[in-house]
Amino acid sequence: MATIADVAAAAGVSTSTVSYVLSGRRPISPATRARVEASIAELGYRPHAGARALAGRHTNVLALAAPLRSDINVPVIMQFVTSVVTAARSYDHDVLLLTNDEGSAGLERVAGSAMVDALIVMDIESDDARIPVLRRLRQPAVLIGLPNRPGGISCVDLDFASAGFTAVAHLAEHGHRTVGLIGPPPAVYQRGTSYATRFLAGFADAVEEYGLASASHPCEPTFDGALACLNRIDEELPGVSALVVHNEAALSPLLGILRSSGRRVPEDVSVVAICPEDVALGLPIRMTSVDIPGHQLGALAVERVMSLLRGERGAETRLLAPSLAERGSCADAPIG
Amino acid sequence: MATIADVAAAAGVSTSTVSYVLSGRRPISPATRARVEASIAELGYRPHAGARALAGRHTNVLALAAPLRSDINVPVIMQFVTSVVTAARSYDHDVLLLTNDEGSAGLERVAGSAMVDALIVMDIESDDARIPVLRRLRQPAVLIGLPNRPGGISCVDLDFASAGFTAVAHLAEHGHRTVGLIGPPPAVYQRGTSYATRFLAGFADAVEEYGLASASHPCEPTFDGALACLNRIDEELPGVSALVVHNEAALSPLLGILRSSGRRVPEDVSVVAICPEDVALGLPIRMTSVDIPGHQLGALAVERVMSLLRGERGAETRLLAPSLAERGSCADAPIG
DNA sequence: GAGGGAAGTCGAAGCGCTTCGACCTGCGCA
DNA sequence: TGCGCAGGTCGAAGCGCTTCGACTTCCCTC
Repeated sequence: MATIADVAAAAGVSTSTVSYVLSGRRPISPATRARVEASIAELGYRPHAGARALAGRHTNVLALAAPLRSDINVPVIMQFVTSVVTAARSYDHDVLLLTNDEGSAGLERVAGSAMVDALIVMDIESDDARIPVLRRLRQPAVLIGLPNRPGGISCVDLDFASAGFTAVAHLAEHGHRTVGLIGPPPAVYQRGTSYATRFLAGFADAVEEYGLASASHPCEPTFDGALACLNRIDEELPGVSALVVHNEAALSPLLGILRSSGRRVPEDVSVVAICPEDVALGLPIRMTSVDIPGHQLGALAVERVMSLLRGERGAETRLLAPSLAERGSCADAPIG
Repeated sequence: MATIADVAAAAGVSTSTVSYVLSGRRPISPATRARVEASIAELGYRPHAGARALAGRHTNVLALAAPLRSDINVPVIMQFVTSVVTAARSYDHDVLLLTNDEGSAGLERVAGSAMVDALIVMDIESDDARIPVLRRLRQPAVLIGLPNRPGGISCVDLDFASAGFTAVAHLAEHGHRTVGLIGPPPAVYQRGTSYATRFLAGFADAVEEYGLASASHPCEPTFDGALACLNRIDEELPGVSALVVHNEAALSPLLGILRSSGRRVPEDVSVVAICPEDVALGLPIRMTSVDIPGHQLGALAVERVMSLLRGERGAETRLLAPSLAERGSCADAPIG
């Protein structure tokens, strides 16, 4: 492989000149620049990443710690990962993928050995053990999610509390007096993943604010899970006229169950989903939904990382306001 | 951050000795080793990855080029990614994630700049433009998928032709004489992604072998897509008694459609799905399926890479035999 | 016409690691 | 007694890049 010395020799300049052509950190005459660039192209030269990292003290690589369980939430996670990689590339960075299974160890490893310049961590729990670790690393970090005590680390997330509130408010404004919440799988609550709790809190706030009756349950992401969850809600809230579904995988089974039991959406029961837009659009009916803007959040996290890398300080946390898209799965509550 | 020189000083040895303790490439006395290891622990020393890459000529990083579209096939892709990362870690390697959007450029970039030791490429098209590129790289590569002309590059995949055959054979052995195939989305065929074609070929072979009547169509991964596809099959093959579904996303809508049109599975129509096991198990009914062993394939690809890295030559391609799990969604064909 | 500064280039000193050759010691064997 | 050899350790030479200081021109300004 060609080295910078080969390029320098071919162009008849010193290696430092080649380096400055590449980095633009010092003025270079057009003539020299042209010769150097020609040699680079001719030799197919690419700077050695390791050498660069060693001398330049940065790698242009980001670490992304993602929950690579294949069981739940797959589409949202995929959106995050995709958008982080894409956004990172637009800043000329690459992405090293870590699984959350490795926990703190993975973060310490890649940061400690200077493999990455910064870290993005997904699937944050309320009291996430990785936060103290992140804080003592020398690399900047951004969380996708919101722990109880970010302690100086930037966070980026959907405002799930507000999303919960919005969903219920929409239903209440349609005159519904009872609302059931089909929540994420129990495992999500058990891990203390904060978005579930925050959503629930916003949901409860709105229920109180509007003086509604409610029932909420976690839901396994299978047909049987959806069935069981719906049954419990029906039991606790006979004649329930509105449903909020914060569980992508349960969405499709749920609609099947409603249809086959003769309950029409939205005539008999109104439904609001919390899910990525494309999931909502793939459903058998036009589904009113509060978007989980995975693409936007991933890109935002990368932008935040880049500004930290640029040296801008401060741990801004941004919670995106939810936006509810009406698609017709909510109707006015039946009178009486 | 502590360097190897700090560790050496603390342990009262030379840096080369520390290096040999770490690499095990030369004998070290137990006493020295102990002192060095103590210093390492005390200083929290971690070798600098860049320096290592520069001096040692390898990075312990693998590139994984994955199709990060969030639209289709999400669960399978997630399985691949997860298992590649996990397997790589078990060999003390990390994974740099590339999107297929970058195409050959991404591969050339990370290989050319020596960021990675080897590459794993997913979502291979029959005549994939990346193959010649891969061939001229100095790093070993493994394909997850099967192009027409691998040209000396190792491949790993499910034997989709055989999977297609198996599915039809199973149905034929239940006495079915007509079989419809609900295929992947049109985009998959258009890209020339080889698994779709291979599956179709195996399907056709079996149809001929058993003398069946068949109809097959691509299918958009939405409710409407599934409906349209099923309608076309019904039209072309009135009274069709068996369905093969090679489209995860269409599975759940399809079952809903069948149920609400009063067709029972398996009494009125037998169904075989081609999908990962956990997708099959999450369905409303117990679904007989041919497994897409994502986890196994990812791990296999990594093993192959590792053996190439070890210097073993030869471009073995492994097509895993499909395994059909009977779960009761196929019954004997109605008589007459 | 002298002095100052910007533009453009070079040389050399690292960055932190691996590895090669050399060296020293102590042991077994002829 | 002397020699060879294995075990154990060190020093130094890179690996390919960035960056700092220094140097040379050339142009402006006073």
